[in-house]
Amino acid sequence: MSESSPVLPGTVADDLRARIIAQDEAPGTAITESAVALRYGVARSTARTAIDRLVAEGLLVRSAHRAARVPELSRADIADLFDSRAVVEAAAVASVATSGTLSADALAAHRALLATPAGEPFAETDIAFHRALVTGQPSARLARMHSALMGEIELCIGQVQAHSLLTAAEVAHQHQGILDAVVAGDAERAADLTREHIASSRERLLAHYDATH
Amino acid sequence: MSESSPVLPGTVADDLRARIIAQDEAPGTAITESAVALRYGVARSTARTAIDRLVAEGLLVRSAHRAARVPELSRADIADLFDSRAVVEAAAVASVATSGTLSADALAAHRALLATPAGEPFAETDIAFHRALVTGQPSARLARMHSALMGEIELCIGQVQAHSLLTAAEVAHQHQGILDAVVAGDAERAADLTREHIASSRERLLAHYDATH
DNA sequence: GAATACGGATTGTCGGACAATCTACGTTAT
DNA sequence: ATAACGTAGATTGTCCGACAATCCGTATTC
Repeated sequence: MSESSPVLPGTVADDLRARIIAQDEAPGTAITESAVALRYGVARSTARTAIDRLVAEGLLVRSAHRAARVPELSRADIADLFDSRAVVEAAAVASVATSGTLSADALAAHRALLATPAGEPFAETDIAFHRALVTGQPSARLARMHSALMGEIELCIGQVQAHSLLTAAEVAHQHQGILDAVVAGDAERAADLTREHIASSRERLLAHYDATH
Repeated sequence: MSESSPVLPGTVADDLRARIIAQDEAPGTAITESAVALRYGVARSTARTAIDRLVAEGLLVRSAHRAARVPELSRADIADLFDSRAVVEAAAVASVATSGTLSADALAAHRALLATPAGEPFAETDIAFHRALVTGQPSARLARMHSALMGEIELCIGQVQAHSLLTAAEVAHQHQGILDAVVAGDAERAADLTREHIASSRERLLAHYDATH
């Protein structure tokens, strides 16, 4: 088993990413290279590359000679994020339906969501389903773009604090519809349902955003 | 006017990118950090940053502890690249048609292409048109994804050595059709024409690839 | 009160150092 | 001969320390 990339900046970036998504770092607070280096016991250059990576993912923003900050996603950002995601994910799901590359992980995530008791948080399971669905599909570039978007999506969900605007059962039901279309090989319907599913998330999040701002 | 990012790695990456796309670095040849540092008179860490950026763009590939190399795009890569681009660009063009954000640069590139004498190379002008079209559109994320794809597209065109599989007039004519739909606000038709336009490029490139491999 | 100058914080780049790891080649054993 | 093994050179991965450039808030000056 060979790692494809440096490991240290990777783990630092992974942990930082988790912290950012979990809102452990409030939006707007400065993430300095030295602070990261100190916290993880690595050199500043190592911390820097980790931060660079997150900046590339959109989870941090930085202007020249300024400390990186967790971005505060605007209403327009949220809308753009979900619209872009719908474009990419609908195409990816259509590709799954056509190529028949439905991943076992996606089915596992779907079952996990079905088994989630009402009231329990399920955002992670929901996202795992979507990620697995797209990962299984053959296009490396669609997968890459989708992965980049999903990071921001998670940040977005965290910032709007919208973890349970829907019940797990409702979300699972929509997923089921997508899966049925995929298994039936109906790419067009699968793509449409995916767009609808994402659009409904979008609307709910925007409504919640409007209500709290 | 404030630069958003470090300038040195940026210029090194820009020059390297140009060299890679121009096939000055043959596919497969190693691009070592020290060689880049030496050539541009910068520290190895700076060269490394530049290389990292190109790796993220897909213009270089690298496995752990190995020198970065210019990737040799496979037939599947070419197909995937154009399919992914069609997904993103069709959505972007539809957005231009809807939002009426047709950029002046796109029109300028279109006129430049119309004015290109038969037999002259026009790949750059063609690409400038597509880039400008998407850049003008409001979604930052669609623009980001498209830009990332276009780098690889340019590499692809260079590798297949397919600079003039079509005449400038033919390409300009297809562009004209897209622009007409955009100006008419017909997002659906603009998207369809964009998909067709990209698909025809794809087929021509693949045919040329098959003929030479 | 506004323009200016200062100073602290942070990034941007440098150079050198050393360990880890990969590949290719040559040596040894079968 | 050939297959397994091991070593050497190349390259990356990470560290450290240093210093210039730049940005920002604050104090100073007019």
